[in-house]
Amino acid sequence: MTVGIRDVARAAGVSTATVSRALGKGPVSDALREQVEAAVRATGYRPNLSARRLRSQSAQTIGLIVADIRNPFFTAVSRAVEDAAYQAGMRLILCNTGEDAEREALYLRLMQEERVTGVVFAPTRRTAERLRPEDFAFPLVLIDRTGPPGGHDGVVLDNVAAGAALVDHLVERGYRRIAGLFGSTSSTAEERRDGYVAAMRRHGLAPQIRTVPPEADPAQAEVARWLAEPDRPDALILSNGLILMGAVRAARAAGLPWPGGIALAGFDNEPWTELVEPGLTVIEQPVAEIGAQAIGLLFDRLKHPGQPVRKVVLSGRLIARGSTAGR
Amino acid sequence: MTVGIRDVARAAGVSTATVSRALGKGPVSDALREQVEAAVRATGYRPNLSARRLRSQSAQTIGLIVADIRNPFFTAVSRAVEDAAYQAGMRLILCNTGEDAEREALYLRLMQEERVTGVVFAPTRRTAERLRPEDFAFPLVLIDRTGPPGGHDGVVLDNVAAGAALVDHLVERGYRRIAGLFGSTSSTAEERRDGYVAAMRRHGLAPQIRTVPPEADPAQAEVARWLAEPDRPDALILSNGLILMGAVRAARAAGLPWPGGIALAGFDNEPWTELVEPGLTVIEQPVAEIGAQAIGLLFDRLKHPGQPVRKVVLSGRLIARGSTAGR
DNA sequence: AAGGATCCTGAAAACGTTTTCATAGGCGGC
DNA sequence: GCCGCCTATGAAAACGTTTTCAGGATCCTT
Repeated sequence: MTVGIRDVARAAGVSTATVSRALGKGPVSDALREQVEAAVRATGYRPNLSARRLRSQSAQTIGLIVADIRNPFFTAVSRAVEDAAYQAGMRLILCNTGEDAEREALYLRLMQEERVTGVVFAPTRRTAERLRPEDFAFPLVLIDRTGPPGGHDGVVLDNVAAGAALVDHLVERGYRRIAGLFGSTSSTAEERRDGYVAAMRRHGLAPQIRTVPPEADPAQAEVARWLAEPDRPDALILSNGLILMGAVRAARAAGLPWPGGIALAGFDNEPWTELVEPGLTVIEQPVAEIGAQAIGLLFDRLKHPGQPVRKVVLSGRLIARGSTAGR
Repeated sequence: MTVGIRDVARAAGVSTATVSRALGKGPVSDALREQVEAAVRATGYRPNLSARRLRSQSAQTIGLIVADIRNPFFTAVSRAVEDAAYQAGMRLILCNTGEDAEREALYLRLMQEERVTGVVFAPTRRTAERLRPEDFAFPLVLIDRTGPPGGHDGVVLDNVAAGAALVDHLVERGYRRIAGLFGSTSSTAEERRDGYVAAMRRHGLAPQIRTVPPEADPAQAEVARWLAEPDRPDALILSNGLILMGAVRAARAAGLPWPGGIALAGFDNEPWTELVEPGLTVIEQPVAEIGAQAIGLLFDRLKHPGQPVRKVVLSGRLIARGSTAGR
């Protein structure tokens, strides 16, 4: 039926141990190695990874659990993670949770059952809080979102500074009634909100905050409502790319051009933010760097399990475009 | 160390066979089933999937191999595939080839070694041509791209019709110098080009064709060059979303507004195509349907291995926006 | 009441590898 | 020339499950 290592061994006239060693890194004479390789070609042998993993107790696999791969931030990060992982000869399992705590738990359990080498995870706030290192047999690196201090290694943006930077930018351009719409499920959105609030206070301005599920449609609905109110803000800060898109749609629908009708500033420098005339002001996240750092932390942790927990904080970059040109 | 099924068996006072049956679907008395469940909770047992797959010879896993997850078409399709797969209790392995034949071969080999249940694959033209069903122990369903007739099940867009529809639309709006820029790696782009050429001939117009790697940057460069030529076209058809984005950038950079300076029409109804004023005319692909159909074909094939090869052809939908409003 | 059928359970084999352990052979040092 | 060491190889154990096989209990039928 299916050709196994025994068939190769028989074809090569050696033992299965020799075949295994010839294909791996064991010590085998050149003559036998060639015999084995010929036999592999002749039989069309493909090793069974399940058997290999079972016996060697090493999955050579890392798991990546994100909220939604359709969010360009996560697709970009996941490409970086994937590239780094395959570079290191590891396979990748990618999972989407849709910001749902139940599915997060499901996938974490799956990772345990797969006996993965490590996991990179962007948890919801709720899950992040109850994440205990001792529950996992593998290193867990958090990205984008953060957990309680000292829990897991992680790489995040300096969200507080980024939130404040947007406020400073808008104030400098002459806006005063600056409101913020933030995602409801992540610690990231909370931090951006904190930065927004602190900066507003510093400027002696009154923060105005609302919260939505971090998707385009709910954001659009909320912004539409907001813009219809009598004392609507004249500038809006949006806590991620999907919410920003919702806001753009709502502003269009309300017939409010930017920057005159409403100023918009958000997160994630996605390609389209530049194409929407006259361009959207955003904080760009170093997505490739985030992915690469996450894998780096993971491998470091594997090598030095006892090492103290590390958190890498990266800075965003403000890209000023027409949407905040001034009033 | 790590808790196995034997530990659970010992804790529950039963045999490992009973534990296995209690956790699976075997016949076990209610009393023992509860004992086992209690023991599982007490020990924190997690089954080892490698062992399970090895013994049961069933991976319950499907592979998804696409060109680039950053292409929104593929992210949308992959979400649909993932949802359908998990619905059916299957895990998903996602791989990016970057349109590289070598990596395609690598991942196909990986799928064999994983002994996956089935694979959904968007191959490059080159790989599609040499894809032979007898080389694979699992069903292979092609999406977006198609192989030689009779080879594998597949689900594709009616690309010829879609390419022609764009021409018809542009002609109707008064354009005559209609050119086409197509991806160089997929059969899909070829079919769209064929549709374009046929429709142009039908209208008595001369086709103008160029080809680029299906990414934004090469497309932008090519379009920039094209638009700088003396007898530049007055309408451009772009064979996918990334190429369309490159063309948009190039048109912007050249100071050519649409639809006056240059008319643009492309594929993939991505959110941003609506936001780029006055909107881009596109052929919308039924992405969710494509993913769902692919999984459907896969399961059908598993159930009826001898069944004749099926190809599902779905229709695109023309969404006319401002970019082709007429001259 | 006996016989068979049905159901639940445990012992042990099996899945396809890698790894351990033992051995044979070659080689250098005394 | 013998002894010990090192290297390449093979036999067999081990990885953690599921599944087969067989046995014993229970139940129904006659």
